Amino acid sequence: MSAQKNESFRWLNDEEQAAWRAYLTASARLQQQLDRDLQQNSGMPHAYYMILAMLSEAPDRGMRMTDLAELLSSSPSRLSHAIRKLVELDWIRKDADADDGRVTWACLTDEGMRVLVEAAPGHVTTVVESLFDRLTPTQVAQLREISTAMLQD
Amino acid sequence: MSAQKNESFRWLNDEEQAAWRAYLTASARLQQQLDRDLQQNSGMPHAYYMILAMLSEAPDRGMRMTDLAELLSSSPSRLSHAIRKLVELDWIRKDADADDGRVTWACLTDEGMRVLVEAAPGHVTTVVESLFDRLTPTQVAQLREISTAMLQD
DNA sequence: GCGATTCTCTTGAATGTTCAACTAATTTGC
DNA sequence: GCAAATTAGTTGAACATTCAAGAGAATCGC
Repeated sequence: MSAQKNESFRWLNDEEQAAWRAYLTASARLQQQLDRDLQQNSGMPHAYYMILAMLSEAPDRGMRMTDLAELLSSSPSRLSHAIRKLVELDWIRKDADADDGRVTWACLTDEGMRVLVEAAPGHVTTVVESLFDRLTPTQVAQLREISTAMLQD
Repeated sequence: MSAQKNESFRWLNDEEQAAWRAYLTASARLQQQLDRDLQQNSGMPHAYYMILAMLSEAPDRGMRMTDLAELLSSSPSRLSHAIRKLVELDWIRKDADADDGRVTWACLTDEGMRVLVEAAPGHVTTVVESLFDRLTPTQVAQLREISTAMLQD
């Protein structure tokens, strides 16, 4: 209040307000759906699935921790804790870098790949049913553009 | 993979794949921005801000727990834990319902209202800068329609 | 070369969320 | 009326994430 009294201050207009409410609800529901579904069917949260998925597409199924964190929009700490758990499960292996002693590589194990391959169809079905089956192709393109715009800078 | 071999199975096409990646990154970044910002400036996560915000708009600044949970897309348990913390902070008070002994009302205290009013301008600024300043009015309308479509059923 | 800085990653504590189990109150079916 | 089912909310344990602090390795500046 005090900060807003004496400064010109941009509030949300009605259209923005409606969009914001709808977005918050929709994204919260989708996130919960993804997490619940993966937890039930594959015993891991969505964040862990994404780690496996990103590694599976990387050369030799391995990435440097920092690059992986950046790709996943994860903090280094969050990734470090997650990788520790995934190593315990034998889904991921940590390798030292040959050139740079600071760098650790996270690598998908065969077991991790197996788990991912088993989890993927159910997960994708959830994504399709919760999101893409509800949108027109035009809306899918719009969603990509909007999301890209949000990532400017 | 194996599960997908013998069943007709809808995967994501290229456009959906691109939209999905962009959406995941954008929504994760936005959520982190909102949480970090509110934690820094007001000492609470976004979920707690939303509790205060929803109550502030309700008649007499109070809602039944179940209704509040539904409005926030929160589990009863999550809301219960959160309200306990907010009661400790004296930002919220819990009242018994006169007619139904199962029902609890969560009510915003004057102190809670004060905190919300102080937090709001900074928070809205974050929302505007992170989201609405990056979208055209057309995209704002599209975002609302897409979010609404995601909530069908 | 070598101290200061930066970079990469980890750690432990504090916090928030989920899940399953539970209590208590109300409503339903008969 | 009353047992069974439903509804509202809580609890504690397990788990995930954040945050601040820090360790170790490479790089920068001079």
